[in-house]
Amino acid sequence: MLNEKRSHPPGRIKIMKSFSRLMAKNDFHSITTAQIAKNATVTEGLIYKYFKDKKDLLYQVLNEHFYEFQAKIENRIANEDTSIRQLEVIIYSSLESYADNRVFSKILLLEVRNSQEFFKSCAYERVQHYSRTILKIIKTGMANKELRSDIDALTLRKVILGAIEHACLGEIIFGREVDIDQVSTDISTILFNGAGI
Amino acid sequence: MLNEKRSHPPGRIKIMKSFSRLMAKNDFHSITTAQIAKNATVTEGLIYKYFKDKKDLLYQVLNEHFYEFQAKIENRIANEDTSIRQLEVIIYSSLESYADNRVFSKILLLEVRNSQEFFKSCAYERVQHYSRTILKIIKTGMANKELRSDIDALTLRKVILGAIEHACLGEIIFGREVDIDQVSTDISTILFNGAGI
DNA sequence: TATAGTGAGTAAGTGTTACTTACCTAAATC
DNA sequence: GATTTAGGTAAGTAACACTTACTCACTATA
Repeated sequence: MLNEKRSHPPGRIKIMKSFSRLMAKNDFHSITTAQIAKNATVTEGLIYKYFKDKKDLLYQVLNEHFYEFQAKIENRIANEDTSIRQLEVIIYSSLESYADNRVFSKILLLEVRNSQEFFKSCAYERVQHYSRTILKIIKTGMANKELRSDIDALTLRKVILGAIEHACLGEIIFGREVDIDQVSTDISTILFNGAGI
Repeated sequence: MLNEKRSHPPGRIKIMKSFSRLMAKNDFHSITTAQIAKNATVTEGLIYKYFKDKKDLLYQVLNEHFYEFQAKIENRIANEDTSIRQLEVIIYSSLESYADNRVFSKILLLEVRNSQEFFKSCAYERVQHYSRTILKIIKTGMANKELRSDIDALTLRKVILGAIEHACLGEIIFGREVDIDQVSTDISTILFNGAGI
């Protein structure tokens, strides 16, 4: 409790919230440190007390969002018994998270991937964990004969992740609504039954 | 010919080539206009004679690469008769282009999507054209009973594009090789026959 | 109960960066 | 033969990310 307060001083919270608010409307590079500080009612210098640089602020905001995302998904997976159902839950839940949390989606899908630093951040460690969870489910599904084992598990994971991300990318970029139920069942049908006749 | 020379003065070409070289090793934001100019053996001011701003340079370089990409794909599609074969050609050719032209891939998949200006650029018009071509093939395939018509054509397109992009994203980011034949057949198998048993 | 230390926050810089302006020169157009 | 125009330069400038040196308030301890 005391420890919590120590590591989350009011100024730091205000900066992160200010930045999140600005990210909802603008892209990362067009947001200035002056804007962030003004919006948070702190001075610019304080940003650099809590964050190494502007990108570090981006990664830390992503990391917080990712924590919730991950917790929700892992809880839901635990309630399913077949691998295909688990993957369907991942597809549905990912779409839901991306649709409900546009700032998180924008950061993860549009802002962090272009710089190498991200892949050393602890936000990326969470991405890797999430990604490994999917791979484990796929491998179990192949061992169980739920999924065909003549395709590369890593490729199947990429296809699943790519389908999820691209399915709401346009909607995230242009701020449109996503019909999660419809899109997630369509994706599952394509990936597990095939689009061919 | 004269017209060609008019619109492509040596300085302009040097700037674009210099920028492409730099993009191969660095991300967009870490490249400075000073670097671009020095590398192109022109002055910084000349960049702004031919390009509205640094991002406009990015979009124009992408546009040139996209032109070749598009021409190759459309030629190959014309030689196929079934919709599924045409989509398979798109999957294979896209992977091949992404793998062979890392600068093009980096720009398209990692650098342009985060800013709204891109979606008004003429490079984006090419993306739309390519995207519409895929949709037409899907609709024809559904009408032909090659593809199941109980799934949304727009979603199927997103899944195809997402699968292609994500399949080589890690390889593009980390500079690894892509086994195009293996990955493209795996993607086609998943998308048209399904990963389930 | 002084005092030394520490964490939160400020104010005023600084070097770099993307971009601008004014200018030069040579060739094409009138 | 004058003038517009296209390719290119040089020397700026405002704004930006980030730094430095400094308060002030609180707290542990001698």
